[in-house]
Amino acid sequence: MSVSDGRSILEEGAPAHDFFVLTNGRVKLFTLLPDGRRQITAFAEEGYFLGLAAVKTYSFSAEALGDVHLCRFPHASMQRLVERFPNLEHRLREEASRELSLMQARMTLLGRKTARERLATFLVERGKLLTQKGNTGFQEINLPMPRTDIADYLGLTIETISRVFSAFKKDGLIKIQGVTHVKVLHPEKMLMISEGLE
Amino acid sequence: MSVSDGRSILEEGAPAHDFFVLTNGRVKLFTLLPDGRRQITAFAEEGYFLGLAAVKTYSFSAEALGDVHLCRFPHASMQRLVERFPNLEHRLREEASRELSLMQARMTLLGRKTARERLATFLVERGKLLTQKGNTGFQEINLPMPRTDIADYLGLTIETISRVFSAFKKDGLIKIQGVTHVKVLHPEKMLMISEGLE
DNA sequence: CGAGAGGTTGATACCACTCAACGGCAGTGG
DNA sequence: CCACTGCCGTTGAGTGGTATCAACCTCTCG
Repeated sequence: MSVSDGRSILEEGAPAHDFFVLTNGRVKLFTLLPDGRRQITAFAEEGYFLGLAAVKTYSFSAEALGDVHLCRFPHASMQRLVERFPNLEHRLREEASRELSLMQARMTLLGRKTARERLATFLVERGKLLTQKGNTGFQEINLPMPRTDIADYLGLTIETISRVFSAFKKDGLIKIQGVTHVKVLHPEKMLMISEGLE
Repeated sequence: MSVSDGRSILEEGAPAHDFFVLTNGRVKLFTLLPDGRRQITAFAEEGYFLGLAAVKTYSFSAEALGDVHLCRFPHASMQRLVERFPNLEHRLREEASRELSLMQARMTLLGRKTARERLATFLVERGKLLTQKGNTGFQEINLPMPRTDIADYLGLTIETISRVFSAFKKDGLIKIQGVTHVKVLHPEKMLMISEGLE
């Protein structure tokens, strides 16, 4: 199944018929308030399990960030798969557990961290993704999402994001190499800031 | 297993050996920042599964809110149980999914709602708990936790909690009958406020 | 070259935080 | 029985961090 940039994959409140695995590209998950305020709850990458949190209806919306490929599994066929491969159930639970841990950290970010700490946390998080994938250092960071999305992910506004980036730059902590590319010059210090140790 | 008021049940970062089921009483789950800032991620009631999010180490701490009884299942024994009752694995995943949905709503609260909306959401949430248990209406609400805990749950300070309660009272929306007991006079309106529709 | 979207920067406003004083209540000891 | 003490919650005054509103910049695309 293919979805092109900006198109919706699933919608909050709709009956949860399917389960998805992201095979290629990126997706943002979010919930909306009636007046349009948005909270992005996750950026999903390749391999992400979409629709784990599904109870009867989806509890969030998902939208392609760039072009995306995914595998769709209707719940009925999932049930068949689970019967044939009992281990799958365990795998799904494992994935849900991992997700729960991440969410707890994000709740602390949203409830208790300052703008500076939030953005630092975001950069550190993205840096880890890169090291996992075997890139050289810890510091070349890609930001494939627009500022609006970063803001809605961190519970801030685009202006605040922009200002904090500028402040980091002024402090010699980062180098901005185009809107989507940032180099973290002092990863250890960035980590300190992200934990509120300045 | 019994734990008395205020005592720790498990600690963030400790190796996750056990899984718990809350059989009696209440528990607060939370994470801490190095400087002591705290985010309460959940108040757990009877029947709650504690330690679902466990990966290798616990990703949160848990503390008794009042005296508490729980069943402890070492992971090894859980594994045996899962083998004997294959359905249990499914049940665990279900519980994790439910938890994920709740957390998404809470992220929206922490990232995007005002103090007024947060407290209204909290009251509505607690009101639902009561109706589920078959109490008369929708409005008699019990607050077994101190203001400090409510504040750390909603990402606010105790002073703000106190002020918003006072404002609700002045607006004739609630009646405060002692620190731990609140009567919601206009549940529908409280619901509106909680969703930002004033 | 013009238009529009996305991002940055500046000025100002406002909501929630901080700091401080006060009040009520429970537990303690005289 | 009553002061004393400490904890918890409320209320007030002032501050500050982030939002809001607005102008400007930069890049892309037609």
